[in-house]
Formats: sequence, structure tokens, C-alpha cells
Amino acid sequence: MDGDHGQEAGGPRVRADARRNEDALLEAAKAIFAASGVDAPAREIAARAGVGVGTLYRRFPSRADLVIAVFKREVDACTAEAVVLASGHPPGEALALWLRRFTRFIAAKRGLAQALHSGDPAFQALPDYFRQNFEPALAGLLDAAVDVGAVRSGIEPYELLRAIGNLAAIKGAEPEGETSVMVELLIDGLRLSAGKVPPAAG
Amino acid sequence: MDGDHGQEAGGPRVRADARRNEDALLEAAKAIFAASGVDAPAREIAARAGVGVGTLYRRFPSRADLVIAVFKREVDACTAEAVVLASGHPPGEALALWLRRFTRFIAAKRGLAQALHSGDPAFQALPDYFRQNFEPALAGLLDAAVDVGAVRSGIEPYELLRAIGNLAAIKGAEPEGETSVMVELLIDGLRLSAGKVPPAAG
DNA sequence: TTATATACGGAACGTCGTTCCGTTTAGCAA
DNA sequence: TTGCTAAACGGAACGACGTTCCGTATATAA
Repeated sequence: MDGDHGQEAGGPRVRADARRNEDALLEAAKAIFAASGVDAPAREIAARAGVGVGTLYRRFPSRADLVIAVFKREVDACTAEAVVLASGHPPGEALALWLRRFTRFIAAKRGLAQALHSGDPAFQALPDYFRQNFEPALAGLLDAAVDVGAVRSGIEPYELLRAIGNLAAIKGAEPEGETSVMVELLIDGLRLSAGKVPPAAG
Repeated sequence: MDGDHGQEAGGPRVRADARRNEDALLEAAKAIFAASGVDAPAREIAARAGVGVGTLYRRFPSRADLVIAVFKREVDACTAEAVVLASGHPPGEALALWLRRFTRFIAAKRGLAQALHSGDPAFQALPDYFRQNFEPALAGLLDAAVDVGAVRSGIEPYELLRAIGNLAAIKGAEPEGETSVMVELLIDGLRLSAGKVPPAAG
């Protein structure tokens, strides 16, 4: 998705331990950002990753670098799952499963919202990255589900993304509580099963 | 405006040096907030005020306490000036002078905007304080100017406040530059002098 | 003037971001 | 396997900062 990460082309350009550590750093940062926000101490992230702070700063010179890398990595993981789900479930089910997965993605991003709106120009590209990856991913699932008659047509992928985003981002609501109930309502509302008709036709 | 500050009623309740220091602290914080934002180091503020950090923390235990106190103090100073100007100038002139004064107030508050929108509940009362003080102050000047025919009628004080606020708060614009030019246009637009007619009638 | 509550100042402590460099090690070649 | 070298590591060290604490100074009342 990005350029090469120094693995496939030619001889080993990046040492294996370096890549392992980068991975551990991103994993640790993801967990700690979710738990304590994006301002969590650098030492804490390095410790959880099992590396020294020097390694953290060498790989991610600024806090924004790390935040952006974590964000993109999770976006990529979430969109990749759309493909997996689509190939292992009926379209309607795949769509529902992925929307729940997306809900978890949003719920884990609470700490990020503040950084996004902080005015730091380093984060300007993130909303675009968000949309350019999620919109096609959802569109694929949605189209497939519409094709087999599992959900109604006429839903704009981006509007659905925003709707769930707004539901899941409600401050103070815990991920497993009311939020997911609301999202389930939304998912149910998409369905076009026997015995259900669009509200307008009632 | 607040409760008593321990001066007028009964015997001296607060030591004179304490009040002097509080004043110096607020004055120093005002200058440093304007220059470096509301996250400026506590030591720097204390040093400029000529007191120790202990004194700063005794008087303003949290950063929000200091920010709020500075904000209210400046609001009070700006509204008080409305009265002074009204009693020393013709109504139309008093209005123009005060609007320029208000523009300077807003321009000095750039650092505050971020704190205001930080979600800290300590700042929730500030927008109300802003409006409840500025709106009557401007309304008085405006009414007087309308009465003598210096400016057109039908202007809502709060909308004018917001208009200037939006002009003066444009990021990157220096207080003495384009911003004041735009505000002057606005002030001119208010005037109802011979030879000018409202745009709609042209 | 003296007593005392009040307020002051700044050293001290812990946390954090960031840098720097001596040490370790992955990858390659012989 | 062994040695070599460049890459990468790790964590001590430094400075800035928030915050606390208490010995000292002083404003005020008697």
C-alpha cells in the first residue's frame, strides 16, 4: 500500500530486528493510545514494546509520526478485514460483521479525535486517508449485499460510515454498551428481509 | 461583580501584599498568555509577576483557574471602557472607538481559543460570561449612536460581536494588518451619514 | 512594640521529552 | 564456522516543567 518496506525487492535492506521492533512499537502504541490517549508518555510505549526510548525516537522522530503510523496501520487492518469477511460469509452477513468491526475501530479512536482537531498540519492527511480507504471497502460489501437482496439499495457508503462514526464516538459511552445497541439498530434497519418494508411505505 | 474582594466591607480581611501579588500575577499571565499561549510555563508567569511559584499556585491552584481569572478580568476591563468612552465622546465616535478596543481584545485571545474548545468543563461558563457582559455593553453604545442618527438601526449587538470576532480571529493575520482594515470597513458600513444609503436601496 | 496569623519564595522531587554514545548484533563473506 | 562491519539498540543523562512543602518574612492588630 505504501512503498516497499525493504523486504521483497533485492537483498535485505532493513535489518530484521529493526522491522520487528517497529512492529512491536506500533502494536504497543495502539494499545496505549486507546487506553491513555495520544499524549501517553514515550517511555511507557517503548517499555510495552520491549525496546528503549532511543529506538522509538529513531523510528518515529515526532509524536505525530507515531500517531499517523498507528492510525494508518489500523485503517489498513480494518479494510483488509473487509476482503476476508467478504470471502468467508454471505454478503449480508459479511456486511453486518464488518460494520461491527468498524464500530470497534471507531471506539478505539477516541483519544485521536482531540489530536485530529488540534490544528497540527501533520494530521491534515488523515481524514482523506480514512475516507479513501473505508469508502471503497464498505462500498464493495454494500453492493454485494444489495445484489443478493440482503439489504436495501440507495445507501451511500460514506453516509453510513459517518453515521456509525457519530454513534460510536459519543463521549462517555462505553464500547460494549448503548453504542453497540444503536449500531445494531442501524444494521437491522439496513436489512430488507421478508416481512419488513421501508418505513415510508407503511 | 464577584463577591467582595475583602476590601470594602469590615476590616482588612486580605493582606495588602496578597492582593498586590494577585494583581501582578493576572497582569503577567495576560501578557504571557497573549505572547505564548495559555500553556506557558508557570515559572515564567511567576517570574514576570515578581513572585515565587508558590504564590502562583496558592492563588490559582489549577491552570484553568488562572485562565478564567485572566479572561474575566479582561472582559471586565473592556466592558468598563464602554462606559468611559460613552461619557467622553459623541455616541457615534464612542461606538467606533469601542469596536476597535474590542477588536484588540479578540486579537489578544488567540491562545485562548484552543483552551476553550479543549473540552475542559472548567471553561464552559466562559462563553456565557463573554456574551452576558459584552452584549449589554455594545447594546448601550449602539442604541445611543442610533438615537443620534450616527449609525443605522436594526443591528443586533450579538451579531456584530460575532462578526468582529470572526474577522479578528482569522488565523495568521496580525492584529495591525488586514484584520483592522476589515473591521474599519465594518465600522464604516454601520455609519449612516449624508450621502450614504443602504446597499439595498442603490 | 510585640505577637501572630498570613503570605511568601524557591528549593526539591518526580515526570517527561529528547539526545547521545558506548555496546550489541544482523547480515555477509571468507 | 568465524570474523568483519555497518546498522541498530538501549538507557543514562540533561533540561524543562508541574507541583509541593516548609522555613522565613511581614502585614496587621493589640
